[in-house]
Amino acid sequence: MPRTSSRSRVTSHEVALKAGVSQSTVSRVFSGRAGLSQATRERVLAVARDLGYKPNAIARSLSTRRTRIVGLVSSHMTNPYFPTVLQAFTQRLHELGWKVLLLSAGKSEDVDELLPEVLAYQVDGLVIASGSHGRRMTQEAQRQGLPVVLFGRYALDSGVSAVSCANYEGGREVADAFLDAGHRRLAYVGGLEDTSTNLDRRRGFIERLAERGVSDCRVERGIFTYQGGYEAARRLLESPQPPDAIFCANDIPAFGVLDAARDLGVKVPEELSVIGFDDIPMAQWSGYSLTTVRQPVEAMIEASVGLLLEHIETPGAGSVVRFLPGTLVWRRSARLRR
Amino acid sequence: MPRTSSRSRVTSHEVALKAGVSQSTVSRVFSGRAGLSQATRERVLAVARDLGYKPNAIARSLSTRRTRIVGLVSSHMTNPYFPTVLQAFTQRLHELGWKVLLLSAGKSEDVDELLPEVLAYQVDGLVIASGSHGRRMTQEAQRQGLPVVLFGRYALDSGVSAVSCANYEGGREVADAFLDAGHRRLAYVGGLEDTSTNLDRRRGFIERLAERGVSDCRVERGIFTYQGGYEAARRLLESPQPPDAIFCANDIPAFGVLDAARDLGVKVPEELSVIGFDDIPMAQWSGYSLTTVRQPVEAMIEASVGLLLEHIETPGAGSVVRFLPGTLVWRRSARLRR
DNA sequence: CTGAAAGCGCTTACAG
DNA sequence: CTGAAAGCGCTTACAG
Repeated sequence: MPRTSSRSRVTSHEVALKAGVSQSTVSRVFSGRAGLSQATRERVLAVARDLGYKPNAIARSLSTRRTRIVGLVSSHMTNPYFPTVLQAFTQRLHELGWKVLLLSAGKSEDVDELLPEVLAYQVDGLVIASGSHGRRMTQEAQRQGLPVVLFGRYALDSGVSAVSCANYEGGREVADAFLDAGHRRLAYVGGLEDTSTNLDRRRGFIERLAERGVSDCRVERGIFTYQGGYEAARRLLESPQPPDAIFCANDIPAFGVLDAARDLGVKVPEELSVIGFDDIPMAQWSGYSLTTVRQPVEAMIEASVGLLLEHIETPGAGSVVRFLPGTLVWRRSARLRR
Repeated sequence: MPRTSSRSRVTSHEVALKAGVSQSTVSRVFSGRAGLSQATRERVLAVARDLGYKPNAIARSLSTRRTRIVGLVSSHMTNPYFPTVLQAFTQRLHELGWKVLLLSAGKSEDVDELLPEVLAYQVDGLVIASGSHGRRMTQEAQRQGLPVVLFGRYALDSGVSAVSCANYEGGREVADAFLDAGHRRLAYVGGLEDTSTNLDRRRGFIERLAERGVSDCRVERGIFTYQGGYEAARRLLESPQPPDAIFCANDIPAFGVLDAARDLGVKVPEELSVIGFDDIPMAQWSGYSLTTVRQPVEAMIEASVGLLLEHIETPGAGSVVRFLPGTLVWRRSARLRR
């Protein structure tokens, strides 16, 4: 059996030899530099095609000190968008000629540990699309002068650029929606306590309620799973003064809330309105039909990639935090203004 | 404003200079070679720590001709496990000291186009965890002598290693479960027509039915979304001879089937049993409580990574296709044997 | 328009 | 146990 082990590994030297030019010339053809006769360019290209030559990106990276690789930090746990976001990021970056080195871990400590290893691969920038990962990581990256963009959250004090949904305004809009529909017994079921996302959605909601004269709102904290939402809803709905409207900081727990309501025989939206946040694909499943605030994911990704590449092009420029407005999408889980 | 642009970029030379040793010695310390005095090793390590030195993995890769990067091809569309699988793969590979270059695209043509670019980064191996991506890609990789493992599907003729769930046997088990529970009017709602996964699940199901004397089974083809499942179920349940048991090739469409049944007032599991395949996390949500065949994802990932690394270590060895058994997980969506 | 040569930052025989 | 040197496969001033 023949050992097909040896990867093809055609180098520019071999191409040069066959094409009767110098190695530099081959390199010039592939690095797209101007000032090459049409004839040599074509000859080199032809030989390269015959030989199956493609420049070694690792060698190129070493030489140019640019890898055109972006590190993408994501964590399944705290990000219900995980699949969409990951896919959209990689696609966008691929379109622009970049590659993506994935850094994904369950626990944030793991990510902190992994970061140096990823930096060793000389990524040109870092996108952190993970709800709660260590500022240690962000700081470390900053310290090294590595361009960083936070996605879906921000850290104003840190001088790190970020792109986030306008969560505060989204929370306010939900408050208005509930009050306009005549709801007065309100509850908030919210996510991780230390994320800007959760904090802003809650603050927007509660402040707007207060502005319109509703000062008490039950709050269930630390709820970001289906099961958590389910249990929180049971507690709320079986209490002496059950709410008639629940705002969930994320869609996933909102599904738990809806299922709990169904199991308890609480009619949605006649007796209970539920509004989520995110608008993940399942929100439109007919089993849930969740009214929710849609994050403009595509635009957020576009903006993040744009920001990151700007930072890579012009290092030392100031940081910017961008908030993109969400949209309340009406479905059947919440009662309309009458 | 100081231009903090220049990434730190400490090199082994600078460490060597400060530690009063040669650059080779610094390199030896970090490449973990034996035969270094304890004293120099410690001195070098101390200086390196002070300077924040970490070996440049790109340079190392160029020199060793090994990048320790694995390319991971995944597609959201056709793989309901996308998040889990991606996360588990990266974590496992990280544990073993590998990095992951992500290749994810919506359309398979995009992936085919992207492959050469990823190969340019000299990945040491490729995991293809995508339902339906081009054999063109697989062939191209094989041709270059690049170790490849297919995940969640296989291609027996191609000489490519693969790890898959024992889908045929899973299909048989579902057939037995339905028949044992007394069901006789059966239907199969299945995924992409050209995937081994879908084909094997269907074949297992239908062959086992036939063995036990049930020869007619309605088949709905090309159903792999929630909406598709929902509509297929409506067609089936509103037909003159509605089935009393539906086997879905994947969990996601099974949720659509369950919601359609609910909307039509068909009682599950009294009037209709539904069994899915995959056991994604949502299957245990109380709103669905889906009986389903669990793919042993962790074991499959472990096996895939193991196979890939074996192939990387010993190129030229034969390919192997491994089938890991699934487990039928009983929940409330299907009636038990009486 | 093209070539010779230095250099990117490592690893690793080869000496000693 | 350690150093000098070649080499990994490119890019890119520098000449001409």
